[in-house]
Amino acid sequence: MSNYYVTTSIPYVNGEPHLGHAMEFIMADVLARRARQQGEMVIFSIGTDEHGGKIAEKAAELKLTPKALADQMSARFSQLAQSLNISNDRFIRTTDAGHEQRAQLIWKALAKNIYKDKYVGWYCTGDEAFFSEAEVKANNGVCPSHNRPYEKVEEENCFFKLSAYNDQIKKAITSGDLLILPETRRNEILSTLKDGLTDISVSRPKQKIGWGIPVPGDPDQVMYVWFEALMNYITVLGYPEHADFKKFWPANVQVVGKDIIRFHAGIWPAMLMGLGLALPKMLYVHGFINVDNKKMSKSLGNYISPDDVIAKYGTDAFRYYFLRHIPSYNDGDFTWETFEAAYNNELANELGNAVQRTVVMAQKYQDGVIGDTPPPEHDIAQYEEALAVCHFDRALDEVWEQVRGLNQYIDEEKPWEIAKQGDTDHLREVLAYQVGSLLQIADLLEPFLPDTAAKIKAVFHEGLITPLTGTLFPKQESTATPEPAQ
RNA sequence: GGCGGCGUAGCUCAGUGGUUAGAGCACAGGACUCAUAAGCCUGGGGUCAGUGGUUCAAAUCCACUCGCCGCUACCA
Repeated sequence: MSNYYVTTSIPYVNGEPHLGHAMEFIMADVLARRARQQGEMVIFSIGTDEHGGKIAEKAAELKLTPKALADQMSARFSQLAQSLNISNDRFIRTTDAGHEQRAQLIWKALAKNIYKDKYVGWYCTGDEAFFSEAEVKANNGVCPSHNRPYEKVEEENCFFKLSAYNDQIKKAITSGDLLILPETRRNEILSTLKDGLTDISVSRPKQKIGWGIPVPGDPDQVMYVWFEALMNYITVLGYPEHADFKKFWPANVQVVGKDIIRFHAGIWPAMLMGLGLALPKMLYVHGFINVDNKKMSKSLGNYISPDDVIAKYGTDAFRYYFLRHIPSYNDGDFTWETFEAAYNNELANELGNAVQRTVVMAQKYQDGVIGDTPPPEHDIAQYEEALAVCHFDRALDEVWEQVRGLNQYIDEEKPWEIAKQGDTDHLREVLAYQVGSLLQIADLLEPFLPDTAAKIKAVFHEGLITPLTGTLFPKQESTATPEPAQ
């Protein structure tokens, strides 16, 4: 039995949870549940990133303290995790006292890599990031994504010697010590490493941005929010002294979105190297979710909240769609039409109905008694290979091969005819095979659709049918506009 | 501008040199009836972006062209 540590990135609490956050939670949850199923000791951590000028600013607008706003928003993410049935063991907030204290320890441990310098540059609070002179000029001094002027910043900042680690990071990625998936993301980061990383500002003057963790020994500075947020992956384990940290670091997989790959494949590894710690074994980078093939946004009017979908179709259907129908290695698209098609065809008709017809036949022909079921016989190598590289979509394709296979088996064997012929031994054999097959499917489904897997297992528990109340996935009426009557 | 990726059936995609190019969805037809009017079977449908080349053989390798996307740098 070994230890397994998986993390998501921690969402910044300046906005509501959206489909992308939900998908990231779910993907990491599959990895965590699979590892537990394999008997590993697992820590699965999620959380929220809560400091920085943007939060302070927004809180002021709402006449709240930054902490009050962060409390509210953090709770929203926590609720989302609950409604998605996420099995996280930890939920770290960067405003937790433990994180704040440990972040300061990390800072001190990195002190030899940090120096103070005067910084002149352009800053956008919307991005919490600096921009080059050229870029500012190109945009006529206004940040296009936030429609606000860049602030000219001239101040003393602490700098982290990121440049010193460029070659070491490149080597770690090239050698596969830090495996980045998918490969196109790996290539992307390698190409930026070719150009060389520059040192980064990792603090802000306290008088300008008060909402942050104080820099130890420098009362005028607070830590730059990104720098401090990355530390959550080890503070949550109790860096440096806690047994969990010693047992579970380095992480097996860190799940992040493609927009923050540079932080996780550049700055974060450098920080770890500066601390003398191992790098995570794998960085899995997922894509973005569009809605109706367009970027989702409230202004475009195509905003869909995870709650809308869960409310109508349930948690497992939500998980299913985002794991199978959003490509694991690419951007994906959400439309109600494709969601409904996946729900009705695959979950209700193929899987749900396979369970239902098996249950009904067992009741009708054998009074609900199944008896011993044959052990699993399907090869799951492809499923395992897919999961090992976070190809959630393909892993589910493999499961559905078995679901289809089962339906074909039933149609070939025609248990209803066997029943008419009165061949009770053969009938018992066929139905037991169906049940055995469904139980294996339930096993494979457990990391993806935990609730559904549990229901299937409960129905056939101990070789006796305990029918569900209702069906696994009741057929849903389409939300599409019906054709007008002729 | 540099680097990288993509362009295959109406749609989403698999297929990286070797028989008539595949899957799912959608569409059409058929046989059945245990089941959530579900499931199963069969079928139509492709100049594999284009042009040229390498090869006994190219969706697959090379060059160029067109179109789309990502990362990154820059011109005043």
